[in-house]
Parts: sequence; structure tokens; C-alpha cells
Amino acid sequence: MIRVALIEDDADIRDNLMLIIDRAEGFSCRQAFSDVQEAGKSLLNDPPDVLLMDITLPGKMNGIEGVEFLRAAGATFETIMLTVHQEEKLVFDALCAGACGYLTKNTPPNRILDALREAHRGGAPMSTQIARMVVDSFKRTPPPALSEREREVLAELCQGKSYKMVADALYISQDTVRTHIRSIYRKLEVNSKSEAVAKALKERLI
Amino acid sequence: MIRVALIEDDADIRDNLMLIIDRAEGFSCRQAFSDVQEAGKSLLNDPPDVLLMDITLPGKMNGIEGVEFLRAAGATFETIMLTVHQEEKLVFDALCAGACGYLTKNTPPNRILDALREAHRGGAPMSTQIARMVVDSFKRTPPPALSEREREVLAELCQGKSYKMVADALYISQDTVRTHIRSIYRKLEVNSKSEAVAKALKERLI
DNA sequence: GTGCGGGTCGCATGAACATGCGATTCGGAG
DNA sequence: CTCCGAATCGCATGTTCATGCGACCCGCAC
Repeated sequence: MIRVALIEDDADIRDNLMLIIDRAEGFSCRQAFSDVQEAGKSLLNDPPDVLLMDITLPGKMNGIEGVEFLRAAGATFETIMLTVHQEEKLVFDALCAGACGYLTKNTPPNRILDALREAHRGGAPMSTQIARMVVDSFKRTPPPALSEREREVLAELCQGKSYKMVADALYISQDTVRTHIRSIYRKLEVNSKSEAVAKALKERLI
Repeated sequence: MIRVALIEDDADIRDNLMLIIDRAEGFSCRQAFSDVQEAGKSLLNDPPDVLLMDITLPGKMNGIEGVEFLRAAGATFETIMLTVHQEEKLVFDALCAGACGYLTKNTPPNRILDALREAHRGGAPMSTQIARMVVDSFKRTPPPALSEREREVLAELCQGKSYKMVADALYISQDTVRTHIRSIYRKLEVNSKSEAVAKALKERLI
């Protein structure tokens, strides 16, 4: 039996979802709230297995802040965001905050039940466009023509190392490190260590 | 009709997959290879809709290098990795290289067909554990207690800016930037700009 | 009201870094 | 063969940064 809780401000949608889930085989849904504050204590005292939460909520906390808050307060249940929004930023913010799944509101009821099951057994349910968005965020841009050695040096820099530490790690002199870094700066079109590190990490060049 | 190609070195598995896919309603599978070199020309001349590729391949290129190579050569079809390996590093390397999906070899035939359909309509098919791995990689660690202003400064540093540029951007003096950065270093337990940037970007503190 | 942390600013010193101009060796492309 | 890029090293100069030691104001908690 998978125990589900809801946080959704639209009473119609909330009641509807509650009914659908509670009547489904293998599910129970006895907790439904319209905002995170109200939900907090109840969810922490009697934690569900999975929480289904809207992203746009009234009150001080939206859904994303909500996940963050609940997790900080010790919640260990899985949270799935359920929303009309498909903007990349919201998706990534939600996942960063700790949501394990992300569904759009046009998801048919049986898909929602599938998602609840999947979240409960440790998966990460999301609609196909969202999944693609997430996967695409990993895609590396065309290799920026750094030489093997330069990539090694850059990787060391991304560990936060100084010239001296890089030199020691690669068994070369600081002057050689300097030379490599010069080339890296030219190729990446930057002119400081932290700028290079920032670019390397953001564009996954390492 | 979804045209599928295979790259898989085990002849039994390859032939078996080819049969399963080619006989399935709505699919054709007429291209199957045992290594990337061999496959390259054929796949570029007569591109399939989806490529299903093993990750451990004989020859110079493994599956991950293979995706990279094919994409660099102009391939635009979707690639799904099919493998026994579930190590995080391989999964992320594959997605970074440009694979859109990732299945483990114990995936039953009908799930493979689902995955092919999903990839074809722009999704990102992967097994549940993999999806969770991917989603978890986004999770932010507990906010390390940086103040609002410190986060702002850190964010500027992550743009690769110098003290002076940060000062200008935030309308404060360089000395104040210095003070904030001092606090940031203390809280993040680092002692250089690039180390702070590296930590901030890796742990998604911004 | 006495702290304490955040935010603002200042100065001074030594270390780390950026950059310019060298050099040698080696392998591969033309 | 000759040129070029990659990799190694050196030196010198000026800039940026790290850090230590101050200061003041504010709001909030105790």
C-alpha cells in the first residue's frame, strides 16, 4: 500500500486527485493540503511514502521552496512536482531542491499512478519532454580543441589547485604549468584561473 | 516506421535484437554492426532514426567514444546505450557524449521497443535506477549557510569576475568584496577564488 | 542593553597569478 | 626538409589576490 499525500491549492483538482488515488488499487491518500506551512507538521508526524505537490502555491512558500523546506525539516519521502509549467529553470530548480520526479498537469490519471509507483520504488518519474530536457543538460559542447595535457592541467585547476600544486601533481615545473595555462586561456578566451574554472565546469569541458 | 540500427559485438545478442525489432509492428532493423568504424560510413550514408549501441565494443572505439565520433561526423539520429554496466561514471559519460537514453541489458524486449519509440519521439528512455541516478545528480546539498550577499558575490565570482568587476556589479567597494569573500572562504573551507568557484559550481551552491 | 552576525569600508604585506619574451625537443603535415 | 603545434623549461614585471588587523552601522536575540 503506497501512502500518498497532496499539496495543491486548487480545491477541485486536489479533491479529484485525492479520489483518484485513494480509490486506486494499492494506494491510499488521506492527506491533502493547500499550502506547505499547513502541511508541514502533519507530513513530518505521519510521513507518506510519496508527496505530490503543485509548484505554484499561495502563501510564503512555493512548491520548490516547499521541497527544500520539508527536506531540511527531516522529511525522507519522495516528492513529485505536478505543474503546468515546463520552463527549464523550474524543472532544474525543483530537481536541485530535491524533487525526484516532475509531471505536467496534463498527465492522465493512470500515468500519475504509474509515476507514484515508480517514485515509491526509487525511480524518477517524469514526462518525456522533461526527461529529454534533463538528459540534454548533460550534453557536452564540441570539444574545444584543448590538447590532452591542457585538459589535464585544466582538470587540476578545477580541483581548485594552485600552480605549484598542479606542477607537483603532474611532475612538471611551475613554469610549464604557466605555459599550459596560457594556451588554455587563449583557447577558452579567458584570462584568469577562476574564469577558466567557471567555463570548464559550466560547459563540461572536463 | 521507425528505422533502427544496432552496434553490438556479441553476434547472438545482435541477431536476436535485430529479429525482435525488425519483426515488431512499426519497426524495421536492417543495419547491424559489431564495431563503430565499420558502422560509421553506412550510418552516415543511410541514417536510421534510432541507434542502439553497446558500450563495451572491440576495436579503437568504445560505445561512448562512438557516440561522440558519430555526432562529430554529423550524425543526427538518437542513440540509446544498451549495456550491462550501471556505474555512474559510464552513465554520465554516455549522456555527456550525446546519448539520449541508457538501458541495461536485462531490459525485456517490449521495454526496448518502448524505449525506441520514446527516443524517436524526442524522449530520453532509461531504466528507473538510471533515471534516479541522473535526477539525484541535481540534488543540492544543504545550503552551506551563506548569507544573501555572500551568495551574490559568489555568483559573480562564478561568472569569472575579478574583485573590481564584482565591486562594480554590486555597487560596493573592492574592500567590501574582499570582506565578503573572506567570509565565503571561511564558510566553504577554501582559500582561493578558483577553489571557491569550483566548489560552488560542483555542489550547485549558486 | 549587550552581544553577535551581516554589511559596509580601509590599509598593508606577502603570495599567487597574468603576461611578455625568450628557449629546446619531438613528432607529424605539407 | 621545413614548418608547426605540443610539451617542456626559464625569467621578469606588473597585477590580482589572500590575509591580518582594524573601523562603523544596523537589526535582532537574549
